[in-house]
Amino acid sequence: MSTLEAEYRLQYFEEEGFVRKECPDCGDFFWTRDTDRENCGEPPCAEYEFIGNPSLDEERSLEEMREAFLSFFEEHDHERIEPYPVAANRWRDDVLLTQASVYDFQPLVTSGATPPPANPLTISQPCIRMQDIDNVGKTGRHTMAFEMMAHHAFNAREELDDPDQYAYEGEVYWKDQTVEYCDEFFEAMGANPEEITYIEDPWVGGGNAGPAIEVIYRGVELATLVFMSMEQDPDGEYELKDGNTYSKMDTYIVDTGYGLERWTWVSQGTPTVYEAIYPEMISFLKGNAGIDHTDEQEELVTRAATLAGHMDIDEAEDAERARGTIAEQLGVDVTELRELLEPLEAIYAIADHCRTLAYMLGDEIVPSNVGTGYLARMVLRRTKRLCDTVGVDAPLDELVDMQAERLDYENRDTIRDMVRTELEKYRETLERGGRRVRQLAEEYAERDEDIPTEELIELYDSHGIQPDMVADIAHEKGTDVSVPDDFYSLVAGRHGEGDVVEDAGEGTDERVADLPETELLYYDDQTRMAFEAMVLDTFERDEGYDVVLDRTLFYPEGGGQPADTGTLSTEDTTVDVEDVHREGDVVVHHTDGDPGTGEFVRGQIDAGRRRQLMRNHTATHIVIHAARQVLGEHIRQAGAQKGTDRSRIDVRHYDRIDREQVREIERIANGIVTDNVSVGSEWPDRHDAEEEYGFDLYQGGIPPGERIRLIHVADDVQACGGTHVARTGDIGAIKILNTERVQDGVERLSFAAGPAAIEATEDTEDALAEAAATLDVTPEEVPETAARFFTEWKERGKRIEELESELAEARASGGVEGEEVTVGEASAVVQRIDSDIEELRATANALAEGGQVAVVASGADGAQFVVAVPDGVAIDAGEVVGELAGRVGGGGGGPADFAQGGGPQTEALDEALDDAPDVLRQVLNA
RNA sequence: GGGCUCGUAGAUCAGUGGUAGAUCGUCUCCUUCGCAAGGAGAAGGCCUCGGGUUCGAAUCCCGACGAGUCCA
Repeated sequence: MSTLEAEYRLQYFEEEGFVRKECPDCGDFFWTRDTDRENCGEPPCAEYEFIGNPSLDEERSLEEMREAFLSFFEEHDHERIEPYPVAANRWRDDVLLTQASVYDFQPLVTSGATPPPANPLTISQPCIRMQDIDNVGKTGRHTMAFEMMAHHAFNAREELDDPDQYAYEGEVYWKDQTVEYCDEFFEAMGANPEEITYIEDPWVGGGNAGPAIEVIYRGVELATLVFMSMEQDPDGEYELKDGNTYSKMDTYIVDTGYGLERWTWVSQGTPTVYEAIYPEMISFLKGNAGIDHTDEQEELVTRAATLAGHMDIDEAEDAERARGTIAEQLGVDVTELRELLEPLEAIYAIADHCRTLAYMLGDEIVPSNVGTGYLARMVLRRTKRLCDTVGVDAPLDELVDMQAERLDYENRDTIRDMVRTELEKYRETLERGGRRVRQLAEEYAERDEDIPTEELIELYDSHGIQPDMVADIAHEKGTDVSVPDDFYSLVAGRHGEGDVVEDAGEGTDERVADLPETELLYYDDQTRMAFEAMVLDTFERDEGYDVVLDRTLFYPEGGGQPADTGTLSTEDTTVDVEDVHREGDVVVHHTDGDPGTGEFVRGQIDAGRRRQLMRNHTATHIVIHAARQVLGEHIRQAGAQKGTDRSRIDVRHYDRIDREQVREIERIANGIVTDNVSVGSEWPDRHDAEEEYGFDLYQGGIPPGERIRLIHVADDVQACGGTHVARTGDIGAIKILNTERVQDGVERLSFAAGPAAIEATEDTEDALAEAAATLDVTPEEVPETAARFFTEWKERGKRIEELESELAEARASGGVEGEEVTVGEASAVVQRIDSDIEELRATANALAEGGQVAVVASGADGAQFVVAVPDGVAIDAGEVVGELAGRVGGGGGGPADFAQGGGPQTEALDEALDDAPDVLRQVLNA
C-alpha cells in the first residue's frame, strides 16, 4: 500500500532549495524556503500576521484583486473564462449550489466526456457555502458568498491505448508547473517567498482524490492546489485518510483555488475580512442603523477585532468563547464588549447575505419552498431578521440591489421584484404566525403553564415561526417558554432518518454496450418515416425482445420526448416496436417478436404519432419563449413532458400565472405559429454556443459531447436532441389548457398542439354548449344566467327555511295531527310527518318551545326520528331516539334536549311510533 | 423529492359524529347640530371539491384542488 509522500517530492521544490519539515504542533509535513522555520504556519500552530499589517505590495479592492489574478494567468497562457451560475443544479443534479470552481467542470469535463472551454484556463467563480451561514459576521473571516479564483489544467495520460476516448489529450502541465505559477503569483503580488509554506494535505472528495497542497502566508491559507488524479477503487494501491482505497485515473486535473476575499483582506490588513471587501456597504449600513461610535469605542472595536484575528476562530462558538479572553486583555467588561460588537456582526452578515442574494437571484433562482429556491428564501428571511434586530430600515430590495449593481447584473429590476414579493410573503407568514402564537400563549398563560417544547417544534416546523419570536410573545402574554439547546436537532429528529434510496439501476447489458454505436437517421430528414437497416443483435427479455440495428430512424425516449413506435419488417415477418431507448451510444428497440439477427429489416415509424410529437416538441420551445416574454427573463424550464395529445412544461416563476397572462402567452405563441418561420438546427462547438447564448441554452439539461445540437425557433435557441417540425406553421395551433402550481415557485403550463388543440377547444365549447342548452340561453349568456340561478337558488333555500319554520309553528300550535299522550307530569306528542330532516327538526323545536315533548318521525328517506324535550322535563332525548332507532335497524343520539336518529327499515316505523309512549315512560323512570 | 400543518361569514378564527358559532367589518334604527363613540337589531355560509364509512359528516377515512412551513 503506497502513501502519497513521494507525490510531493517535486523537482521544483528541489531546484528552489525548499526543505521538507514536520510541524511539531500538528504533525503535518510542509515545504519552505526558510530553513529556520519551525511550524507549518497555519492556525492554530501560528497566528495571523497581516492584521494591521497590509502584506502585499499594494492595497487592492475586490475588483482590483480579481483583475490582478486573472490577468496574471492570462499573461501566463491561460484563457480567461466567464464565471458559471451559482445555481450548480443547472448542469448537475448532485448539488444545488456552486461551491468551488471545479464544480463548473464536473462531471462531464473531469470525466473526459466533454472538452473544457479552454485548456488551461483561469476563472473567478462566485460560490455560495450555506454551511458557513452561522459563522458569517461573527468570526471576522467567514463569508457565505465568495469568489474562488482558479487556474485549471486538464490532462490525459499519453500512453493510453485509445487516446480518443477522452475529450482532451496529453499533458498541459502538472504539479511542478502549478506550484511554480503559485509561487510566481505570490511574488507578483509582492509577497515575501521566504514566508510561504506549502503544507502536504491529501484531498479526498466525491469519489475522487489526489495529493493537494495548502499554501499558507502570514498565518492564512491563501490557496489550495489540488491534483485530482485518483478514483475510488476497492483494489486500488493508495489508501487515503477516508479509509478507502484509490487508484490512478487516465485523466488528471489541476484544480486550484485562491480565495479572492482573503487575498483582498491580506492586501489591506483590515481587522475583519468584511471591511476589506464591502467598505461602502458597511459604512452605509452603519449610518442607516445609526451606529455612531465615539473614537474611543472605535478604537476598542479595532483592537478587539485585531485580537480576534490572532486567534484560531473557525466557528461562531469560538468567537463567542474568545470574547471573554479579548475583553480581559482589553480591560473591559465582556457584556459591554458584546453590546458594542453584536450590531457590527449583524451588519457584516447583512452585507454578505445581500451579496449571496444578489448572486442567487441574479442567476435567476426563484425563491420557493424547494431546492435552491428554498435556500434563497432562507437567506432572505434571515437577512430581514438581521436588519430588524440591528435597526437597518433601508428597504431590503435596495440593499440587494447595491450588491447586484456592483456585480454587474442586468436583471436588477427582476431581482428587486423578487425580493419585494418574497418579503411580502414573509410578512404574511409572520403575521399569521404571530396570531397563532398569541392565541397559544394566552391559552397556556390562562392555565398558568409554560409553552411546551413540542409546541415550539410544531410552530417552527409547520409554520416557520422562530423560537425566539415565540419567547417574545410568550413574555408579553405572561407565560414562559424555554428553548432547548438541541432545538434544531429535535426538529431534524421529526423528519426521521434521511433514507437514501439506492437506485435500482437496470444494470446495462454488457452485450449491448459492446455493440457499435447506432447511426442516428432521425436528424438527417425529420420528415422521413421509413428506413432500412441490419439487425446486429437481438436479446430475449422477460417480455418481448430488445433489437439493436446498425442504424435507426426510431427516436429513443429523451429530453421529455417519448419514443417512437412502429414496425420492423423482414420478408418473413413483421414485429411491433413498442419502446425505444438509448444505452450509451446504442439504440435499443423493444419489440414483441424476434426479427432475426443478421436480417435486413425495413423500419416503419408510426407517422401520425411522430408528427404529433414533433408538433408538441416545437410547441414546447415556443410556449417557453412566449412565457419568457410575458412573465420575465427569469423563466426557465423546470421539467417537461411531451405527449401526443397534450404536453406540459414546468417553469420557475415567483407568482401564479393569471388568466390575462395565459391569454397573452397563447397569443404570442400562436403569432409565432402563424408567422410560419422555419425551425433551424445546427451542431456548433459547445463552447462557442455557450459563449454566444449562455447557459439559458440548457433548459432541458446539459448534453455531453464536443458539439451540441441547437434548435432555433424564431428568436428562441435551445440545446435539444428532439425531433421538430420544419416550419412553425406545421404546428397548426397551440392551446394552453390550464396552469397549476406544482410547487411553490414552479408553475405548470399544460397545452395542446395541432389537431389536439382544436379538439381541446371543441371539448370546452361542447361543455359550454351543453350548459347553455340546459339553461336554455345562448353560450354568451351562460355566465350571467348561472350567476342569477345561483343567487335565486340561495334565496329559495332561505325561503324554504322560513316556510318550514312557519309550518312547524302552525303544526305545533294548531291542530295536532299526531297522538298526544301524558308522560309523568309532561305531555308528549308523537307524530309522523313524511318530510325531510330539516322539517322534522323545526317541528320538534316548535313543539318543545310550546312545552311539549316531541317525537316526530318521517318515512320519506328511510326511517328518521327527531326527539325534542322542553326545559324542566327529565327525559333524555338521546336515549329515546336510541331506543326507537334500534327498532328500525339503525341508531341515533344527541344531547339530552334534542336528539335525532334513524334506520333503514321504513316498514317498522309505525310500529316503533306505537311503542313511543312506552319508551318515553321507560326513559322517564330510568 | 420527502415530512408536517391548514382550507368554515367580507376579514380573523372557534366548533373532535347529533339544530353551523364568536369577534371585527357591512347595513338599518336609536342617540348627536355633525362626527367619533355608545345602544338596539339585521343581512351575510354549496363548512374548497369529489368519493367512502354512518341512521346522521364541517367533524372520521381516501382522493383531487388550493395555501403555508420545515428539510435534502
